[in-house]
Amino acid sequence: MMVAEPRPVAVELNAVLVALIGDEPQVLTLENGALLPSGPFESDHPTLQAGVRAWVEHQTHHPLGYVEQLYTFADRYRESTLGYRIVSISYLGLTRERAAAGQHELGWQSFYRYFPWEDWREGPPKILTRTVLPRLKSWVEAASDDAKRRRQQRVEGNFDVSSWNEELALQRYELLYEAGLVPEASRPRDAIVDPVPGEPMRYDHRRILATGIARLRAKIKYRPVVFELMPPDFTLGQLQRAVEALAGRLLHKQNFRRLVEQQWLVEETGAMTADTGGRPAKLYRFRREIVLERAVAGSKLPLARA
Amino acid sequence: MMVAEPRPVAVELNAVLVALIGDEPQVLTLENGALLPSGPFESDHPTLQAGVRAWVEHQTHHPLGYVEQLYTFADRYRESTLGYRIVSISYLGLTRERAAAGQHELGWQSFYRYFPWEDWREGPPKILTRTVLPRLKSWVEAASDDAKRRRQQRVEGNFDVSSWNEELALQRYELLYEAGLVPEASRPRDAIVDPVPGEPMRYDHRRILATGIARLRAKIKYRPVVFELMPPDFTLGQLQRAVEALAGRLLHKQNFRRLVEQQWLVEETGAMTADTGGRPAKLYRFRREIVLERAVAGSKLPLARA
DNA sequence: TCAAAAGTGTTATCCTTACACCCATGT
DNA sequence: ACATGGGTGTAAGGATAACACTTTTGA
Repeated sequence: MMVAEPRPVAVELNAVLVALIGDEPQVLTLENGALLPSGPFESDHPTLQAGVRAWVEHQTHHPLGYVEQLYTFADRYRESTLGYRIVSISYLGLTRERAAAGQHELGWQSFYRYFPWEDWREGPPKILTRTVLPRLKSWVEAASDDAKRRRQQRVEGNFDVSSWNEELALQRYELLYEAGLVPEASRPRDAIVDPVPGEPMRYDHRRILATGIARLRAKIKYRPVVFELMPPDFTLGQLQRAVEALAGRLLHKQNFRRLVEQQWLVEETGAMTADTGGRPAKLYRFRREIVLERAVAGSKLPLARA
Repeated sequence: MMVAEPRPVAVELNAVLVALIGDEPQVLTLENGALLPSGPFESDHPTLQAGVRAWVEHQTHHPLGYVEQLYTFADRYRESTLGYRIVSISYLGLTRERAAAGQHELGWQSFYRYFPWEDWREGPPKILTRTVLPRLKSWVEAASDDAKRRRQQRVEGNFDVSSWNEELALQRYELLYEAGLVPEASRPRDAIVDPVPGEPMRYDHRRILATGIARLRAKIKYRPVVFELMPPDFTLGQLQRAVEALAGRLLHKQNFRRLVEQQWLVEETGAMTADTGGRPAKLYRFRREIVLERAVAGSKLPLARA
């Protein structure tokens, strides 16, 4: 046991910074979409979270509503010639405003540029059924016996078109990686002749992005995080489209509304908007109080008599 | 952006290693329970997970069934005189066997030695109602206006006796920390005259432990991780007591059994055991297949027509 | 014979799912 | 008038919560 001596390890911070722009879920990137914003962990940051907040807000000039740690990766650059190891701590950040672009070649990119098979808002993506699934099938067939059965089960469990689970975005990417169907899986970069559609990123940034998307998709189900991405006032239709954008799935209108109402997540502002294309809609605002009121979480354990 | 130069940062690994010993959930500790096992992150470990696995298995001589990353902390030792920062990456590990004790002063300690207010298996803990809650109440009263209301709401949300939520173990500890009711909250160590009951740990190890417990309590509800802590064959009663030990709550027998059955989590071995104290019980084993079959997770989103 | 735990059966309730319809605006 | 989205009511089904009771052993 005990505190380690300083080692040749560099610690870097990564951010998956998300915003909704025109019903599209977008992520802030650099270098024409090839990288997530990253920065060194400065020793003078009081906490990790503060570090992330500081440099993201500095770069984008917008306050970060919500920040949560995603994961720490260190199994990268294994064959680095630099002689030291990089530990990268990744964060998910949600922001309400469009960040000032231009600086440092910042730019917003849709989630689904990187993961086209994850957008089911217009039904099962053709890319999935026509390209991804057949490729995975070949990968399954290429193995034999036990390995084949295991591959089969993993594909079925994660890519089942008849019971699609949007939360498994990370696992699906990892499976494609293992199957050698994404460019990042090979080194040198060009070894994969014909990857599956979907823009790659450098290093493991696409994996980090997948981690963020999966986490966000899981979280919207039991925590009111969508509101971090919404303007102060919004219609229920906008709210629904926001959730649909993140989940990559269409929702049932009436049931969605009942859910939102009965959980007391929102309250009417009294105002209306006519920018709907149809009947004018009531405007609502998020009830911030409930975050404190209900620490919440759904118990699935069959408790004994109270 | 870009890769950081090496900085004076040390990376250490922490493990919350859990086993069930005689219906008590226990954690592996050093130094008479004051520390969690920790080790430096060796640059030659291929991955972080492999690093944890390697040194835990080396120290305990038992295979680690399940390992998952918990959290990365870096806001510690802020005033360290050593001149460098420590980033510690913590892991949760589940093991089926009792680790070989003796070496390095390893020892198992019950969760509830550190968090006595978390064990509701015999009803609301007296420590909670007689000591913790009154102290929190004083803390609430000590503030005024807005601050008071916020404190009030946080206490109610996390410590509500009438709707106890076992998953909030971490938040409760953090609240006690903020309220200055645990010794770790002060430096020098002796500044808190009369802390709430519950054994402290050095550094922030108790917080890490709370993180592990909270994660485990959340996870048993939607992933079959309990089985990592069970012997290969077990009775349904044993299984129930295992979940009860982790959750710190009593469960409803019949409903628990139905849940286990209808999810196809277990299968009969055909054998019986008479070590029950009553009627002999059927032995079951975990159906490992289902982990692959169902990538699972409960959708709470009201999806539109399939 | 009695305590202790295993094991079975059934009902009430709530939440989720699904269906079908009306309303108010812009073009 | 009609297309477009906003907004409402209600019934069916399934999962959960809660009830009470029988069975088989060891002491």
